[in-house]
Amino acid sequence: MTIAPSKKQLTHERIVQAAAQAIRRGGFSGLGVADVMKQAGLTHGGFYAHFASREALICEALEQAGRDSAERIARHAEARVAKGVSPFRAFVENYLSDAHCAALEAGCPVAALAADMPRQSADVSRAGAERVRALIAAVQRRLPAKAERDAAPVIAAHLVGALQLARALGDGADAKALLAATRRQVLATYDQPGKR
Amino acid sequence: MTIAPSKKQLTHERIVQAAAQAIRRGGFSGLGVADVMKQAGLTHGGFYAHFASREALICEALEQAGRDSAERIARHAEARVAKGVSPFRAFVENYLSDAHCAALEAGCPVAALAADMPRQSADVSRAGAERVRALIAAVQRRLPAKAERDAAPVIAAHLVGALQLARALGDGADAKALLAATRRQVLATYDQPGKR
DNA sequence: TGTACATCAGTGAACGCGCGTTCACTGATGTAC
DNA sequence: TGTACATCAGTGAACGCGCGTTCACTGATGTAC
Repeated sequence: MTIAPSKKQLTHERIVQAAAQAIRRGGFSGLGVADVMKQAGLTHGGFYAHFASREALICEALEQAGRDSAERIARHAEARVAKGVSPFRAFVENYLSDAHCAALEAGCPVAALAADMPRQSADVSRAGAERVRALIAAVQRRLPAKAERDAAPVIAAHLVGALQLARALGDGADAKALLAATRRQVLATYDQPGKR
Repeated sequence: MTIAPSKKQLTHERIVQAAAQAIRRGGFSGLGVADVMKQAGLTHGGFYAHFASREALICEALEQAGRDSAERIARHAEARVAKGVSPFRAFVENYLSDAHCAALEAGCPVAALAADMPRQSADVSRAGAERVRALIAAVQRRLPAKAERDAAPVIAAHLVGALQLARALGDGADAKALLAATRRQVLATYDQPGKR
């Protein structure tokens, strides 16, 4: 029952999709209007028929990136859950995987952009905060029932921090060790409490 | 026995100090040569008598910011340690304090800049990775002896992630709750293991 | 001690490039009759 | 069914601003004699 999107809507979505990748790859300041339009197969002049400003695009791109990443993780986790792994474990192992660490432009926008969010304009900051809350909610949804009330934000912070430090360390052994150790720590504490 | 620095050296340090603040406040892309020079009480033209390029300044600024932040935390923690608080607890409580969260431009450069580090030029990325390693070492130094081998990077990731998410959430109750809950979690796990 | 000169940190104007934004125009699509 | 016209998504040239970088110059400091 979804209404067939118009050609313009399809173009719009193509631009947002290109921007959602670009912003994670290059950061807020790395997103260029002309670049994104080119990536979407268009020329830069048409941009303002779709968006009021570069900032408006960034807001939509953040949302799109959040949806992308959430779906991607959910899809990867599904198979593991089917095999009897807990949803929480599947989520954490995916989020802290070497693949997610390497896939910056397709990964979690919070991990890619968090530090710069409070530096953006009010609208963009708000869109960023929304992504943070969505990530916390995604953790919350998978959290074992027995977990403490305020565990979800604490875990989200750990996931984001680990991914960022791993990326900042480069793709050496230190980075992979950090991810592995964080996986172990988080799962030991929340997925099998007591077992460390 | 320190040699008196020349007037030029003092100016150089003043510029680096201004840059160390500016880069944490505005991010890598927010650091402007003219702004920094003005902040240091100079005009922009003289910049290249002190630095080969904007990037060279950024590398020095990262180092300076790291030193600043480490000293600041050490200074604040000292008093608490004198009262019998463990060095680890004093460090964590300071790092995850509301004050540190609010003091972006005087705080930890890793928390302020981590996500953008891998997007910078090779030299700047390297300087960034160095700051990450320094932070991990600072945690390691305070870690109770009985802690696991690879705990320091895991804890550093948690500290950085919590500060970033708190800042991205804005200065509401959610942010403070996240910091408080992360303090509790980290300290319960590493400072008084078993006690949760 | 005093004078002339060299050095050099810092000035301020100018250059050039990247990039967000604007705008007159085009050409395809679809509706009215 | 066919023709004329209106609509509008997209084009590409141009504008203007910010900013890193360059460069000829200045004026203070300090050294040589």
